[in-house]
Amino acid sequence: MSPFSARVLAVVRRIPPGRVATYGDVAAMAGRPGASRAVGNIMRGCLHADVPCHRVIAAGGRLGGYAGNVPLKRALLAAEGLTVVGRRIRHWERIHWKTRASNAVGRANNR
DNA sequence: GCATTGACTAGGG
DNA sequence: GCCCTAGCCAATG
Repeated sequence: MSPFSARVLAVVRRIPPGRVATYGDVAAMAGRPGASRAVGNIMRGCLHADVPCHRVIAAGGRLGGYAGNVPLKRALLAAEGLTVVGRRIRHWERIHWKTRASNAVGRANNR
């Protein structure tokens, strides 16, 4: 497990229920801005139960993918109280979990 | 170490 | 709105 991967997983784990973060954001929080692709790659093989990978979505509030089970991801998000319309999250700007990279790792900051 | 792949992103047609 | 292209990064062979 690379430091970056662990970092990403840690960040995703800090995403509070009912909130979502984009791959780019997670990458930035993990200390590697622009590594959105890498983040997705890591998620692909890390369907950990401890990590709410379903809260990680694509930019613009799009669902992105979920190991080929996008419907499942949609259901999980809906279960979190979010509303999904097509491939987009409703009130995306509201539930977008934003936090500082320095703050994200080492301190859970909910809103 | 190089080449390929992929849950990405932004821009253009 | 969708499809394609270029840039990006980490993991894998």
